[in-house]
Amino acid sequence: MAHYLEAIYYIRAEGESVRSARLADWLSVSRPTVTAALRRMSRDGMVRLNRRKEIELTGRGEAAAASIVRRHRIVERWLTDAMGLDWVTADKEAERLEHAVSDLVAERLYRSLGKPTSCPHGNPIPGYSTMRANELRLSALKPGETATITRISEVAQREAPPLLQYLHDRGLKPGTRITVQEVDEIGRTMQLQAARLLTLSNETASKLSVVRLARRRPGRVPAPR
Amino acid sequence: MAHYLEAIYYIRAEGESVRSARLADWLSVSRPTVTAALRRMSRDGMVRLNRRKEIELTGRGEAAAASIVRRHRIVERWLTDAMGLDWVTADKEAERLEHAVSDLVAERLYRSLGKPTSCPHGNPIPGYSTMRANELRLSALKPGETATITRISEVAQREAPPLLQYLHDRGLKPGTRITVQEVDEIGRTMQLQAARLLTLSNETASKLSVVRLARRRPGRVPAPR
DNA sequence: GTCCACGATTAGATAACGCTAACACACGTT
DNA sequence: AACGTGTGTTAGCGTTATCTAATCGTGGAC
Repeated sequence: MAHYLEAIYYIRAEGESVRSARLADWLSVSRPTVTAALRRMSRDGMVRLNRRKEIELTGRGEAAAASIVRRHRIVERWLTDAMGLDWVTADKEAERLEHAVSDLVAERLYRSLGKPTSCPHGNPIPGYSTMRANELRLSALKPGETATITRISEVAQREAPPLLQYLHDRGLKPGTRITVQEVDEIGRTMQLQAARLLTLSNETASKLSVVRLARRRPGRVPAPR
Repeated sequence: MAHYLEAIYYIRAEGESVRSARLADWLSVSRPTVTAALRRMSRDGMVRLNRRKEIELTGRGEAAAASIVRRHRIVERWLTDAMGLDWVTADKEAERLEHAVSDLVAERLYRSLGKPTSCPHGNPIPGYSTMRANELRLSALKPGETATITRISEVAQREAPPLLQYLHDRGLKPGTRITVQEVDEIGRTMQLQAARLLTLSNETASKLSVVRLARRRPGRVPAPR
């Protein structure tokens, strides 16, 4: 059941309408299985279906989902920062650990890691941090614009684990500064300058969120504070 | 299934014959449930029953059981030493975590904790350390004998969680030196000198393992090496 | 030698999860 | 208006894991 709550949380965070079929895709499970799970979950007061059959979290469901996601992201941070695991392995391990780590242990872990503000991919930790307001998709940038990568969509982690590796290999992680060189509307790719010059498909670029950097104004230093 | 393997491992470590009914007691589960679980486990080649219906671990079962116990004890060490949890809470949390922590993560954890030689209660970590050869039960000591506590039986943790608290409160943990003052054969208690003067029931004392200390010989310092 | 008690098993349920096959529905295009 | 694509539900199964109630078997006590 925790898996379902987690998936609902992620799908909703992507801004999509949470429907049964979408859940089945996300969890790689058949649709009847989702129907049955939803029945149990609504019996237990975790979710509710609106007229349009969209899935909504109740108060309890919301809290439970946030707790799971929080635990997942804290554990992920721990696995990469303290245990030295790579992104892909950390995500796989966190998938299991998130269900076994209590809120108490997660809290201790969170503190011992120095209260990080996000998971290794830049996603906020529910209850401790929130999404940046001025984020936009990397794919929405225009040539010449410079930005800092803030996070990698949770979709990448579920639908295309190898993509995580791909991004990591290219140094495309939260904090990396990139400048868009060229946008190819026909081929649906964009070229950008990071540590190296890279070409990303539009699809891949849409999985990355960024904040635009103000254009440098020569002779003017940003005021402190 | 992991629960069963773990329990078999512990019961065997206590030197008792591992039987279906004993497992049911240990796991607080009905006997038919154990029968069914054993059928599945022997189908999967993890255990085998001898003519006397005693349960034996196969090679694979042995490895799986050792892995679980190892993970449990490493996690317990982590929870007490790094996360600051008390014994009782740590044991409860470890019960869940042992099934979610992979051997890889356990290994990393083990190293980051400085390769501890035992769990917080003094029990050896399978694969990394073994039991001391000259251990005996505290209850076997005679008046005047001095010894160091080496470990607290796993039985205490399963059958009487409050006992862990009790022992911890009295400073009775691995490394503590105690001297037996008096043994009351009738009342089945013993009095011993630790940080304070304590009286333990024989039953409780049998849950503690110790190594006898050589009697001090005045004017003679133990040779190095 | 008989019998009883306890250990183990069978029988029959329930609940959570998961599957496939088949049907029902509903919206948007032709 | 008919159709088709995609969404959701029913029906019917299988597995793990648990339970209670009842039965089977065996070894030790008397």
